[in-house]
Amino acid sequence: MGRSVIERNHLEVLRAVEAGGSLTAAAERLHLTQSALSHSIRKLEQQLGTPLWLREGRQLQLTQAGKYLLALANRLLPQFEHAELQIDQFARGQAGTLRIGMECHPCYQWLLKVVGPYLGHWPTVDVDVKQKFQFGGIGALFGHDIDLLVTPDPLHRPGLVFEPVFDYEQVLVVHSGHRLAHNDWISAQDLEPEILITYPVAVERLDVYTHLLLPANIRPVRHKTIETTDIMLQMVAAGRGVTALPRWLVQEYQQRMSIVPVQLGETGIGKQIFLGCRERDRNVDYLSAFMKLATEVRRDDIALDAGLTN
Amino acid sequence: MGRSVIERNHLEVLRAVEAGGSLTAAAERLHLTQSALSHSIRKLEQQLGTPLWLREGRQLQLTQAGKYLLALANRLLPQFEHAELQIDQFARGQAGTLRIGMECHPCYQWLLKVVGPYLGHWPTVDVDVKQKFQFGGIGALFGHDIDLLVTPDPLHRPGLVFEPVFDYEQVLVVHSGHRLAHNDWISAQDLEPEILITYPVAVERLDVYTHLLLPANIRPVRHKTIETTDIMLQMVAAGRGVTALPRWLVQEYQQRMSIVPVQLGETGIGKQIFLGCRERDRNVDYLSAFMKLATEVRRDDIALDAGLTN
DNA sequence: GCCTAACGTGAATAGAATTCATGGATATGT
DNA sequence: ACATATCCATGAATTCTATTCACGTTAGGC
Repeated sequence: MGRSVIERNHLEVLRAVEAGGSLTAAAERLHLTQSALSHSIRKLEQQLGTPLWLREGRQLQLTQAGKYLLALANRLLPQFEHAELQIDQFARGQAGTLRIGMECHPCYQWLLKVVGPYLGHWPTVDVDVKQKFQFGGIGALFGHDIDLLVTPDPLHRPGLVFEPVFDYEQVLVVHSGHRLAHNDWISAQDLEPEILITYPVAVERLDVYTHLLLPANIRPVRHKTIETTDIMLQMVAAGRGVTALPRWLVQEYQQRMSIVPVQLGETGIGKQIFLGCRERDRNVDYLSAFMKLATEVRRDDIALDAGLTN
Repeated sequence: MGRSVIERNHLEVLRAVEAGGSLTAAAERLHLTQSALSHSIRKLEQQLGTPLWLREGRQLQLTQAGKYLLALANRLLPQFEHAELQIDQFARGQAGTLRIGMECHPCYQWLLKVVGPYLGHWPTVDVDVKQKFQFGGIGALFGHDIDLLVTPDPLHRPGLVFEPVFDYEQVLVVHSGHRLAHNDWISAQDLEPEILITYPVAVERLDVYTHLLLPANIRPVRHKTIETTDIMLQMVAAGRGVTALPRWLVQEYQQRMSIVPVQLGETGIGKQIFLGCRERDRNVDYLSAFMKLATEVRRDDIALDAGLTN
């Protein structure tokens, strides 16, 4: 009969001691006296049958068991905290918060188009967007850090569900006066003398590389990285380099910047964006509604593309 | 300043009420009086600001918030429980338990070869093997249900690390007097009139299908599923069907059963088995030691194969 | 309509967590 | 080397919380 000994409380202590560096500092954080903490720790260590810290002089050093519990704390406490926020929203008559993770930079622009109408249809749901994940998008889904994942790279696994939401073409973006601006398409050789600007992500995640440059074993003379789409395109418009982005995105900026999209490779680079969630959440109404709306916005986009290219 | 309101305790209550069906039954499970539970629930509901159950007559019905918390309980409580077991092992001077998940049936035989020597080298580590996962092997790794995953189907993602541990050939196994026993190799057509025996898993996970039958769009006249390797091979030896297994596995059974391995397809079906773990755990000594040992056992196997085929 | 099985409530109590007051140990500065 | 500040441990006192006990209420079965 293993009675529960580890409480949320204890995890909170582990984390506070780690953050504060000392018992006294941790006590402050937890709005307790140092004495209270000392007692509480001693009791926990007794119940567990092993020390969690080694007292070296007046320094505390985590034992193996302590490190293990600290890892547990860092894993579980955020889930408690998010649950409390979520329940609080339920209590206020809200449906909850939809946490969307993004694994593809330019999708942000597309997401904005979906989120707008969505917030209108679901006034009781909040939306939050996250872009950095410690363990990747899939890990974030499994770890309940996000509820929905926008990614070009789906993964059909038990427990997860992915649905394609829209197709697009990845194109090269050049200044309208650029020597390549009127090419039918761009080869790897064409890119060699160029300054290529991309988001700061691994080369394997950049389609220009995986589809064009790496197969031809060619590198551009210079490769710069920039965080934001706007600045990237300003650089391109100023003739300071070229970049690769979705065609629909370029078309939007084209109206106010002198930039031109050009097909990449002989056949073009076709891409697909997927929306994934945990299978369990599939019947959560406000979540499936987002997926549905996302596929509908895709149709609008296709219509928009047709309008612009005619 | 959102003070902690949800405690492990509360999750325990949620789960017990669900399991027992009533407050009174749950109280019994928790070794408490019904009154205590009632008080505790009322306080929790007050703090959360929303009811967790609707009292319909003398039945309890979970509200949305209640369902949410129940899901949280089912997710977090097992982690608390496992942590307590783990710490208990630390306390006894043990290093912990290595939980190995298996996504490929015949690997079990191979795993036994690794586990034996491993237990010898690491007397302070316990090994546990799990074969069923609610959310697939990857989900089990991310969800900390297992620490190590044996799979033919790796997934290089941030947060996870996979290493190949051995290669093998998937072959058809037939009775030694079988009409196909002396073929150089087996085509999809050859399999059509046969009774095919496999493990009870999805067709997409069976290499005979994905590599041979599905591409040729041919199905065997009959497909039976059997859980255990031994019985499967007994059936084959009795001439009651054919099956597909790793060549090294067949060679072991061949000594005491009249069965024969035959190459599948013109080029044979080459497979690789991977061992995966969470990146964070990479520097856990007893875990990385297992991986190292696993790759060494592979070498022994190759030697063994050479010995048998010469 | 009465009996049973369920949950709720308030006061009493047992038990934990917290504080207060204090002491010992270890770095830090002069 | 000595004073001093910092940090953790301890025991007794206290405050706070969880639990029980005893009773009340309500819904459904016969």
